[in-house]
Amino acid sequence: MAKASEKTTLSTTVYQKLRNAIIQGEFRPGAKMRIESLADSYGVGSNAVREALSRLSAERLVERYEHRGFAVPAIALEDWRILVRTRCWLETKALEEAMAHRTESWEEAIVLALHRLSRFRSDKEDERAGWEDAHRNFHRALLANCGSPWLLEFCDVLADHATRYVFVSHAYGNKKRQGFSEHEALMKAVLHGTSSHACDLLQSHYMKTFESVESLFKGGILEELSDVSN
Amino acid sequence: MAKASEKTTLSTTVYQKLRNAIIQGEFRPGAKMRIESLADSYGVGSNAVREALSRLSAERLVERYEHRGFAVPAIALEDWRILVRTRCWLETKALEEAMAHRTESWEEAIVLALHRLSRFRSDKEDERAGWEDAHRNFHRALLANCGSPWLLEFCDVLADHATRYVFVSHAYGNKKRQGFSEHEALMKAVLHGTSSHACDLLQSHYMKTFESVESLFKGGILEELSDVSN
DNA sequence: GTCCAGAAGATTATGCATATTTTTTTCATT
DNA sequence: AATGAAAAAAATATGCATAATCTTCTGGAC
Repeated sequence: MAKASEKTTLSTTVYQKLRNAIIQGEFRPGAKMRIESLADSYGVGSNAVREALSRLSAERLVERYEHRGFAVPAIALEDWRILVRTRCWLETKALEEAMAHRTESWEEAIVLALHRLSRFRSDKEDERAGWEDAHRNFHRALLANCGSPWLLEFCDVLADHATRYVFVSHAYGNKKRQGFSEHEALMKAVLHGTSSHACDLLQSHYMKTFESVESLFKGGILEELSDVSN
Repeated sequence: MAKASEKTTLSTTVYQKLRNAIIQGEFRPGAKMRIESLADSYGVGSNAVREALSRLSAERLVERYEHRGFAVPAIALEDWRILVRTRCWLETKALEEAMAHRTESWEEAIVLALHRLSRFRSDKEDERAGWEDAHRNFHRALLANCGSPWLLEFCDVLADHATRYVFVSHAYGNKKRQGFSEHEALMKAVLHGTSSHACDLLQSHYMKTFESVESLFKGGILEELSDVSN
């Protein structure tokens, strides 16, 4: 009976659904997002969709074209490179700060997040969504007490975009590696090692993800989704 | 006859106007933003306003309360501290990168931006808006070729919020110092000095701004605008 | 016959007036 | 004072009218 809409507004619901759908690669990069058809498929008025798209455009999860509506952002190898690079910069800084101000509850949250991550296998199709969620939470936990909500949010935005790249490339054949041991090593370094070592591990972790998507670009599989097409 | 609306959409126009107004402290922090009255005063429909507010809420320039509308964010000393700290982190990184990949056109743009800044005096009321603009452009020019549009955008968001704090405190009596020589020294360090020296100058530049606003909080002048009131 | 310019038509975004919830205020009752 | 129902205000949602853009079609020049 009790619907979620008790508290949230229609446009927020649409916003969340669209957001997830985009991040999980359910829309083809570059595709046009027609307001009417979205409104139909979600069973809401066009205004709610417009508002949701407006919000998403502010986080660059959709592109806005004046008088011409909205579109899913295209993907491109160069953008992916810059995205990962920026992410490394910001998360490295955040991790340094977090480690410099460690607290017990922060450490405990990391241990817990890793444990929860261990319940899923990223290579099983039916556990993938759960794994992705737990994975995200683990990385968030590492940075959680960096002392700046701003920095956390920026990292979150970048992570969202990175997740989209991974999902899209996955949809086009990239089998994700099972990276549990990597995360375990990362946690140990964060809890017991030096800050610079932990940051190195974090960076190389992201570089592996970078390369696995990069190889798909080089293989030409993602080419059709690049900027030119739409 | 040729209006600006030839190209842009109504909601974008409202978005820009609201954005400027908020940043320049024309709305009292914590104040409620009634959609109807905004629509009236801008002479547009409520839809345009709603869409504009939605976009602004994504960059945290307005706060969104489900079913209860929007409000200007409150200000608080602790938030100001974290804002400046985060800004130092990000701009420092951006400046390092920019200096590591210096180009002639980048250097020229900085020289030009400083020259333009020199035309205004921040302590003259009628030049203040122009100064603020030129000042912003100068700092942007320093970071411009850091190699990451993401990082630039994040720095921009933080700068917008910082500007609001400065404007608000200015409206409540803080006489802005005339910082031209500071900027000149900064430019010289960026063009000819080491990266770490330039970053030091940048940081202390921001710290001075931090302290000048901080003193107003300590003096209690901004207290009424803090979180509690609304 | 091919190519391009321009106009009619279709499609889509935008803006507005109106209706529906939801929240907030008011005010009588306990 | 505290509670709660009714009224007022405000935010949210919808549907329609308008304006802009995109497509398709036509006709002429080469």
